[in-house]
Amino acid sequence: MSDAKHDPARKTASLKMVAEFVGLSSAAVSRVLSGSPAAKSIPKATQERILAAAAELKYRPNLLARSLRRGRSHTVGVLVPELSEGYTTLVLAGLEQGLLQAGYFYNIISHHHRVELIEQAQTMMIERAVDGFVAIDTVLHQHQQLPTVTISCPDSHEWVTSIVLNHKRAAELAIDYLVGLGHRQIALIKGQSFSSDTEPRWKAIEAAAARAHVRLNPALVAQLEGDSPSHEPGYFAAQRLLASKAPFTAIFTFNDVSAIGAIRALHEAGLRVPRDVSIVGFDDVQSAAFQNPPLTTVRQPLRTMGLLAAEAIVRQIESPAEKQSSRQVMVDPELVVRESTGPPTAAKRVAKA
Amino acid sequence: MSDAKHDPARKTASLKMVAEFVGLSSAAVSRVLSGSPAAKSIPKATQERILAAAAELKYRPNLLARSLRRGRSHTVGVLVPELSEGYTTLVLAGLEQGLLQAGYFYNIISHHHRVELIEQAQTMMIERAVDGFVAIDTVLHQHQQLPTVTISCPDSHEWVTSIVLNHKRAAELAIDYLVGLGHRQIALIKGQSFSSDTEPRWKAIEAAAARAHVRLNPALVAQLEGDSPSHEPGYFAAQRLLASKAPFTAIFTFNDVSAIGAIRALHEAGLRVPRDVSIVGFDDVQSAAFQNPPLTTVRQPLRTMGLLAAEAIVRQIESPAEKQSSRQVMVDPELVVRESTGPPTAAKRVAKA
DNA sequence: GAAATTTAGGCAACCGATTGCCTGAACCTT
DNA sequence: AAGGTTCAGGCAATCGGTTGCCTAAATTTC
Repeated sequence: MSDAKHDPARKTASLKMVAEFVGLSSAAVSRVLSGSPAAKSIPKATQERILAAAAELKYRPNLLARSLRRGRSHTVGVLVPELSEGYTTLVLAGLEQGLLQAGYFYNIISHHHRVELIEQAQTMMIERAVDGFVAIDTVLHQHQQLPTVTISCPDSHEWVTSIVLNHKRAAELAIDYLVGLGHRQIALIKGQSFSSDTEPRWKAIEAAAARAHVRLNPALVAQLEGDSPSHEPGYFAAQRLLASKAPFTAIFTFNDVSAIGAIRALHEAGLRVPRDVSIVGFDDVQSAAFQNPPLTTVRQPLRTMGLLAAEAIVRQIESPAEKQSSRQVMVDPELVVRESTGPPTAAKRVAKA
Repeated sequence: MSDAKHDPARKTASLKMVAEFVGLSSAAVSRVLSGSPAAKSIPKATQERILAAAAELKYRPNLLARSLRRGRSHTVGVLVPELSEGYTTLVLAGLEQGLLQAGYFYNIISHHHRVELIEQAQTMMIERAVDGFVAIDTVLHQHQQLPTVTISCPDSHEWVTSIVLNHKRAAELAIDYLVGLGHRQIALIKGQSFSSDTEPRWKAIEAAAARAHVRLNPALVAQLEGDSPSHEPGYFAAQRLLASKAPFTAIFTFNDVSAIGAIRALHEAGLRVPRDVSIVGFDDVQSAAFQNPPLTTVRQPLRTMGLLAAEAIVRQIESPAEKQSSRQVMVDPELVVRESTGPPTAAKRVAKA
């Protein structure tokens, strides 16, 4: 029947305060409250007394102190290019869900693809004693000896698990679909050079085109430029395609965001989608289905990839070097056909007014 | 001249190791490396010896230990409804920039507007010893005695600074603009009831409408439903508006994402934007300018709001109860006219086919 | 009834840094 | 030459938990 009002303005009760309150050592209290196996030698009654006291004093363990002692912070550092619409957001949502479920926190730092910021971010996270890293579309140079999981990153080092998309299949889905519709003059918008998916995807597209017996016209390849995560790079890339005067009936873009930018450029040039030009995007971000026209796109299971990364990093952290199996987890894309694609209309190709 | 290879597999050097290395006490080393004022009694030569040793051993301070001792973690907890396209992302980008610049880390937890998750998140963050909270579009129930800054949240408690939009002005911008174009039958899509901007915005709209002598027809008010952060709620809300059969020539939506959903619903009903119906969105998210048609919208300076929040929380943390001025920071909206609006066309109002 | 075990919980070191206080030595002052 | 300062840096407590080892009483085993 202890008095309920103790220091109302108190920050939080510490373990020691609980210990004094029940008249036991902090060791005993710690063992009970942190569910240590050593607590089994403490009788139920005492345990309940401790629990009650903790509740009464509103005890909250100081996780900094615990982490310091245990050498495990239950925190992972997440490296992303930026917080922007589209790709990152969805992956992060999955990652967050998975991590919180497993009792982990995370720190995000976005580095805008700048090498020095990436290194600085890694350093800061190490100082903060993260238990591991998750890198999303990020080129890791300086490698720490910490568990690491990458999503869509190139050249996995050792002790890293990488979650990657089946690029081969993704390219085939899009190319075969466009070819099946009758397209032969397919323009391509490549990713920025710093984006780690750019190269593998490009190789896969070349292979898929060869397999489908379509020639890729170098004049019909535009690359996204600039590090803006917005729609502008796609917009400008499409303008360059139009300026090249080479005829095309479809564009396969690096991602949905640039597809949307490209559509805008086409519209401004007086071309209609899909009547004059078909567009296939990539990712299937949330807004893809609500574009006008709704975007046909190659879906990456972004949320799932985030979840898989969470599982992988937790597994890696918690089983020290156990069977380091599954170095690479490959996920499959899916073609989502909406209304931005259709058969090519005759030979028409309106030059830019 | 010392040997450069020390324990290559070592995690990181600790202060003590540096101290042993240079043959000094860890106290002295700490003072020098953490830039303590007490370091001034240590001669330059010694300081340099210490610095060199730290560099050689690649010493990185353990910030957990430092935080524990100093009672300041240089971390703020960020509460958001979810990581989704649109609103949150932009605010977070600004917030991140501001926080990192000031040397702070942040932990994000998204709570999907679920009360128990909000409380749980606050508790977890307190356990992790955050120095303060930033809440974005979040209703804080359980208030901690920690510095807090809210963005677009209702009912500021004490010791919280709130960053809010000038709703009055925002409503007037949109309503006056639509009325100026000749619109009289303006439909409205209200925010979800759990969204903290919904009420103030709605009041402001009512006031602006009254001021402009337009009657708001209750049949022309639809509310977003469901907690999906995607475009669907707007899509369905627009469908309900159409189903009501009440004629309207414009819609003013709660945010851009729902505006995009609404446009889709209108298109499916055979209506053109802006020929048949004008749409004004809200927020000016990244993709707004690239919609088809590009969205006329009331811009919130989201990135700036994030930056302001960062500054405010840092100030609050670092100046304990100093002049707690500026309880509320109001930012101004701006009307961005693009192509989703135009004058109403005669009396035409096509019923849903 | 003695030895072995279990029960109940305390002691104190430790995680890695920070910091108030202290001590000798050197240097200055008058 | 005695006393006062400054210099250079060490001691040890502390932040809040955790945990290996230990002890003393109670209980069980033989």
